[in-house]
Amino acid sequence: MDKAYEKQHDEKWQKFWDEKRLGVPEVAHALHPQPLKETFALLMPPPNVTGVLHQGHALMLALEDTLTRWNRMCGLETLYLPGTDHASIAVQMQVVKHLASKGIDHRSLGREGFLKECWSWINDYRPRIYGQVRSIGTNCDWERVKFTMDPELNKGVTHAFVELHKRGLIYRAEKLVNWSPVGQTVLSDLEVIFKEQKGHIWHLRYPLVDDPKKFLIVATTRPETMLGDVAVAVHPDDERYKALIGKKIRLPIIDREIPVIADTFVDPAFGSGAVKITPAHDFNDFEVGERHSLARPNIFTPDAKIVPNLAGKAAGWAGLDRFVAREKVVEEFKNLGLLERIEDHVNRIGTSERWGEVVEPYLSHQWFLKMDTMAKRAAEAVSTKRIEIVPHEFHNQFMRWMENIHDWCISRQLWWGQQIPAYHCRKTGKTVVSETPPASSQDHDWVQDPDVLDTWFSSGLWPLTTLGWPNVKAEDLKKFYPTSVLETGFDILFFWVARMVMMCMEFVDEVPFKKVYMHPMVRDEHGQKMSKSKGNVIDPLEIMNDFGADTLRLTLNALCVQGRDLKLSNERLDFYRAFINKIWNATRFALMKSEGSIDRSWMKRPAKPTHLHDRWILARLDEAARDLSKAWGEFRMQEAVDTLYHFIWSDFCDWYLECAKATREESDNTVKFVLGEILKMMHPLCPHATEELWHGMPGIKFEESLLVQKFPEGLGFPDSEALAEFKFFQDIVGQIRTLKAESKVAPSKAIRIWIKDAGPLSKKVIESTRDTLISMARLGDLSWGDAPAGSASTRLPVTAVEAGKSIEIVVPVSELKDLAEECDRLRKELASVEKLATSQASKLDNKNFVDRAPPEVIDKEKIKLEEYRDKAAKLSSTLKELEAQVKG
RNA sequence: GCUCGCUUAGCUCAGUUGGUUAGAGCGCUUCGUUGACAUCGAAGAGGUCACUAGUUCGAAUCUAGUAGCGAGUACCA
Repeated sequence: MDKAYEKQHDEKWQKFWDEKRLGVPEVAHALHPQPLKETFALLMPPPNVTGVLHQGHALMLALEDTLTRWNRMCGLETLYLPGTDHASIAVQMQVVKHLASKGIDHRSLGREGFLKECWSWINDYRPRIYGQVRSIGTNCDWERVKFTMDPELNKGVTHAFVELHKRGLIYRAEKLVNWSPVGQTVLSDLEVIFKEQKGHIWHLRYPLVDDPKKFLIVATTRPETMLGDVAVAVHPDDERYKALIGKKIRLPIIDREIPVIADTFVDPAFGSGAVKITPAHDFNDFEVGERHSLARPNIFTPDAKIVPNLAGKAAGWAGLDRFVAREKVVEEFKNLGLLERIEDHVNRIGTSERWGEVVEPYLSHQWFLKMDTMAKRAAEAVSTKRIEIVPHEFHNQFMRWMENIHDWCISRQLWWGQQIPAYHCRKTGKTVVSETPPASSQDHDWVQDPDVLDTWFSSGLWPLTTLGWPNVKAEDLKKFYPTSVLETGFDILFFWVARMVMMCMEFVDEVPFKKVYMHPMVRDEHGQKMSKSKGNVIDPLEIMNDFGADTLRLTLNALCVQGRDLKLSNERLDFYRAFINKIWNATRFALMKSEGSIDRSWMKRPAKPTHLHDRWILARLDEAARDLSKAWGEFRMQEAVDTLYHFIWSDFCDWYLECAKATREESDNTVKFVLGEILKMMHPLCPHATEELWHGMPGIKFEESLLVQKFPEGLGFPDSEALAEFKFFQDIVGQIRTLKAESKVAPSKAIRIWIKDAGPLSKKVIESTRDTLISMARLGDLSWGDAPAGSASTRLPVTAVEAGKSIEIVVPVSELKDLAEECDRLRKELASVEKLATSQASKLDNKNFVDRAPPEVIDKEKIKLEEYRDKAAKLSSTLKELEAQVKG
């Protein structure tokens, strides 16, 4: 066996699992020794088909694969379905850029030609992301892998669109939308990122038509839109302006007359109390325009430049950029003496998620999906716990969003993506929505709508289309829907999770998943977001190359707590690599003398071991297995790792194996049995290392994968007697070790001890563990009663097995090096025990406490007091004797 | 503005229905190779659980408020 584990076996086992088809639910299930009827299904959130694995993916895969393997080992028929997303905008941008680098304008290729380029680009990159997903050790079903643009998934998307249209939920309308002037496409509300920006409010004077020497002052952050003003609104009750309502003002520059109207949306306290109304370029104004039946002149081209044919002086501004036009408007007002003042102002400004430029409210024809009824149903599923969101904080966020939802704009002015199945007739202008083109399309009367669907439309159908929908009789759909868990990052709670809930429930009237687990954001060790520009990126591919996949998986799991960002660092990775190494070496030790053995008797749980430490480690195994399953069942990923860490490192290695060194032959089967169970428990986290170690266990054949072994379950009643007795054993060993360390006796010095005051139970435990006690505490000998007369001694009180009692370990002074040191140690301990006894006594003196606390609590406190007093008395008398000795 | 989190040892964090002396790892101090592991073992020091008030026999834990940090979200022109 190698001296340490790095990553030398990763690829070997990945190949092994694939060749044995262990990711295929049916295959793995058939191999399980105790298969259950239940299923566990988890759909991988599909990474972008041309993406590169980043730390967020790594976390997602590490958690999902851990949960999947655990469920599989527990005997459930388990589906973990991988796939990729066609990422409409992202891929189109990449291909456009790629073509540009070759000097090709993508538009010159035409739609068909461009799509051909997209497909070839994807076919080049798809294997890369799949390889990276595989390299972390994901045990998913590659035979069921899906891409959101696979023909059968496209069919599902088209069917969904047509069906939703039939139900009146999809409609086409001219509305004000979020427009990206750079991307030249509409964006959904979610794709707009609001950023705080320092800007100004310009107070502009609009001259009254009746009396051009008088003005109405409007306040605006976007002076350029005054070119599209159709009215000025004031609050109907605003005394300052009441008289002006119904009058007209004359717009400077374009020299047009517009009315002053009254609308309650105006806040008289803000700005000047008068608001210019530009229905085509502001969401509020649009609504005001609707209410007052105002025209909505558009002043921008799709790339946010001034349109031609504006009235007045603005006629010559055609083609001017919106921000240049802003300055020009202000300058013009200044020249006309109509600029009242400029005020500093911080406002939140919408920018496009993808390109970063300021988004323009823009009037255009788009396809929308009605949200209200779908959202109501989704909210109900969550509020009634048919879907449980973990961590719970996201529950409220989800509900809030569902309550304030607007219709979803699903069309995009792009080429790469699912083209909308709507056909417009050139002759009649009629539009038909249909899964197949109208028959007469051959004669070119019909033309398909050029827009594609928002990528998230197909993602929203992922739980359905991957399992065979719209064929409602599909095997997978019947078997695995609803899926068990959706695991993903909270950044796509609304983008994706909410849409899946709404769309899936609309079509099959059943939730798509029973639980949603949202993992935290991965950050660097200082809590900073990882970014290339900051240079703090920890690349998962590099980590796997340096440390191996298991270390990365284990570390990500170990740092994953709810409600806090995950801070990853090389230090942590080193730490968890050491943990894997610890298990590696424990196995090396356990198998030291079994090389070549094919004796499989260790696989059976030892029935009734004689040694206390053997009984104890089995009892602890049960506890650990129970804690572990509970932790994973509640998505407490860190707690699961902590449970294993403590059990394996402290209990198994530091205590159990050390004890077993004294009872090697008799403990051998227990050592191997527990080790085997440890490998099973660690397997979901560290599949490669554990699979390698498993195959080193005596008698395990090459084809036997750890992946389909039965996961340990905590037995109903752990051996509480063994737990309590071993605690007593540990206390004795601890006391002697402390004595040696504190009073400067070499740990290796085998001192003699006597034990007195032991009750029958305590005595029995000590007798039965005599050999291990001597070996663990490094004793010369252990006798009962007092040290021989004439030799002074120090005494260590230890809590006895019997409640409220303590025993005394007697160590003759001759065994000690420095009596003064020992006196100090005793004084310190006495002081602390006395303090405990005092506070305990006052607690029990409190009448309120004794009267009102439950009796079992009082009993517990009384036993404690007895024990403290007992120990204090013993310490005090020992100290007196020793002090006399020092003086004498 | 609103909503929701977070604040525990020098550092990173656990602490799941209120009840042992508030835990772990790292770091620090002292010591140590009995058959795996120095990526190791033993012992030790270190905390008025952000602050204030309340509920309770009893609060890190429950309630209210304050401060600092963070996230989500809104139509303030």
